[in-house]
Amino acid sequence: MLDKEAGKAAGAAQPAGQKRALRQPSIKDIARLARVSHPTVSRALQNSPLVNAQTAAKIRKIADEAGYRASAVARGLVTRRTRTIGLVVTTVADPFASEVVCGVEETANDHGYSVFLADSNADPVREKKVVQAFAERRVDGIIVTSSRVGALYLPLLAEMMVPIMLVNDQYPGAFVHSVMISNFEGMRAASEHLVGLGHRRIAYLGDKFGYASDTERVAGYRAALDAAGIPAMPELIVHGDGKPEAAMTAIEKLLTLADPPTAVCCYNDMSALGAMRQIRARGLRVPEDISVAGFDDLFFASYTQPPLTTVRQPMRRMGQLAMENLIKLMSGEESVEQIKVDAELIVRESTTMRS
Amino acid sequence: MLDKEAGKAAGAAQPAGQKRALRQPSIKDIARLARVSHPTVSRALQNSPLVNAQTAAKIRKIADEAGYRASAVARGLVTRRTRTIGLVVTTVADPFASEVVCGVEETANDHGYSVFLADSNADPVREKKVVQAFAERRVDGIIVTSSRVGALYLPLLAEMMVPIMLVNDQYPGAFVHSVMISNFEGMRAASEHLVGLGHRRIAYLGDKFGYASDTERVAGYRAALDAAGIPAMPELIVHGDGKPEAAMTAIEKLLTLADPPTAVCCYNDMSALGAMRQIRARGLRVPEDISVAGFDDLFFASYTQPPLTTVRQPMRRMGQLAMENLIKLMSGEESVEQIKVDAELIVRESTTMRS
DNA sequence: CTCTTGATTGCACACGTGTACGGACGAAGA
DNA sequence: TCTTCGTCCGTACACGTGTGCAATCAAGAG
Repeated sequence: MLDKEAGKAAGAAQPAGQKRALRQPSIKDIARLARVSHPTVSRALQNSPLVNAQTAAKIRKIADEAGYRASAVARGLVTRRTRTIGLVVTTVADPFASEVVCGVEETANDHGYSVFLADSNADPVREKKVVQAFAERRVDGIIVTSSRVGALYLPLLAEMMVPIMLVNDQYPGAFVHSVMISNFEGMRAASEHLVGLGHRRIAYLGDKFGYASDTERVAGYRAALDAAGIPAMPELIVHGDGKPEAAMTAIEKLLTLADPPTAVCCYNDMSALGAMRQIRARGLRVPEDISVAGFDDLFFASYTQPPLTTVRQPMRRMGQLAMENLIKLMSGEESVEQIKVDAELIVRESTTMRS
Repeated sequence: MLDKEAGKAAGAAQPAGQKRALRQPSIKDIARLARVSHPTVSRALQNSPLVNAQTAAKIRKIADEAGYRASAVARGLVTRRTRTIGLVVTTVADPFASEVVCGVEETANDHGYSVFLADSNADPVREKKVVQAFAERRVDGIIVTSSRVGALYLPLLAEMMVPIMLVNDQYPGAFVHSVMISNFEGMRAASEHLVGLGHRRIAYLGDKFGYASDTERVAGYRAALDAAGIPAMPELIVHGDGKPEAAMTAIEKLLTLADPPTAVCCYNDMSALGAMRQIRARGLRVPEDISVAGFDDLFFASYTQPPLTTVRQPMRRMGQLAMENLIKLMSGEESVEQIKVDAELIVRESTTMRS
């Protein structure tokens, strides 16, 4: 026993002698200091009832003084759970995504999970690398935001056999769960609002990628117009890409119409931002000449000039919900397949009565 | 040898029999399939010259068909390097931060690193948890953005003995490296621009937290005024918190002055957003009554009404630089202590000649 | 005083990978 | 034929933690 310990000490001393400072203390170091075995240290730090209270206290004290931090990687190896999730997003630079990320990260941390963040940039090559990285990291679960990527590599994700949670993307697979906003009702409310203001020629500025969310929002827009007895006017539906620049060129088609619309519903706030800019560029005023409504209620919506009427998505809350349910799924509980949160119309000053 | 193999198979079969699908294939599974030892598989997958080319090809084929993904956690345990970094930010919901995150994540992935993201929310308790989590995860390096947190827990970070990179935060410690924007020159350029437009009563709307960046920007502002022979006017310096709301109340103090300023330099674009809103709320016009300049050039700066004159920070590039240099540091190379990138004045329409 | 029981603790594994070391084998040279 | 050398592969560790099981010890019951 003695020579064994000596051997250990020597074995540890050889490499440690030169670079002791470069290695973090291990559970065995603490065990040696406390003159107990390493399993006892392990149990003490887990507050196991199997170890004497005094011994545990002493061990914890020593561990604390030594600045001991248990290695999550070693623990993950033996427990087969890393308490880690992968979060993939087209780009965090998008305000919608960053709010969702915020919500996810917040509740993940509260539950002892760490999150790996990865931008896909909607680039298939990068997406593959990202998924492969998550698989190698042995994440316990995955959350995906921002749509279309889903259809491309969800089969790959399925191989990893971990729960997957989608935010604002509806993918028809049995193994996926999702958090969604009520796109239909939200956009219908915005459209009804415009109808109520007397508008008849109401345009829709959509997203050319044809996300499920865009499809649902157009449907809500149509439903409101139908209910008001306004016939469908195909020339009033144009497409951007969800970003300001494309919205500027898209709305140009509406403005140059012989009989331009008096109001426009935008797929999202970013599109509305571009739309308003282009409207002004043509010497028209918002809302006097054209009313503009957005979708999302990003932080800048109340600071545009005029402040933007929009449909609020509780983005952070959606991130929280996604993470909360992912945690349930990861611990084996069953969870509702699709969580739907309500959209809320926020009326500001970018919409007004038809003049 | 035979019974040993049989023992292995039995040992693996017992738990695997029920839940084989729940376990990802290990290197030993591949070894068994390829009828070689697991070290050979390990070497083959690393393209080691120590293994026969044909054997290696065969092994790689088998591994590929089996959907084998080497466990980064097991590898991290033995190599003592996780190829993982921790990225702490006050909140990703802040557009500045999210751009930096984007740059970091992009180059991290390109170099085989994964990034743990954590929001501190400037909450000390959460910050502690975050740092502890990073320590337990055995990250190879850390990047911190958004200032003041640095001073609070950098000593903790130092304990982990990993390189630390700061973005836009100057902390006087030998062990930290940073990438910064030329705050002084940037704000001086903005101020000179206003002086050049004939303004004499130029205000500064700063950040009450007194970040190093704020201090440097005020100095740049003062320098420009001094150079123009404009005396310092303390009542023209007010403080927000870098966000729109606080900027609204801060600028109110300027607007109610007996002799209000004709131009205002804002600490950042978010402050400028609030400032412009409040200016309009009081019935004044930008830039006719008051010129407004921002700092950062966030994505919305060109979409405000009027488009915002501001000082551009190459945020994404700064994130890239931080990551690139962190990689150098992690591989033992020495790196420049402080990387400084240039700020660039972007003149738009929110500033004009003094009327 | 002996047996039983409960409270603590240590031993021996396992997790999945990387690597130093030695052994087997064939080819080439003496 | 024997030695030598290079190629290729397997054996035996190690990394740091968690956990089933056995061992030890003290105390109480009989």
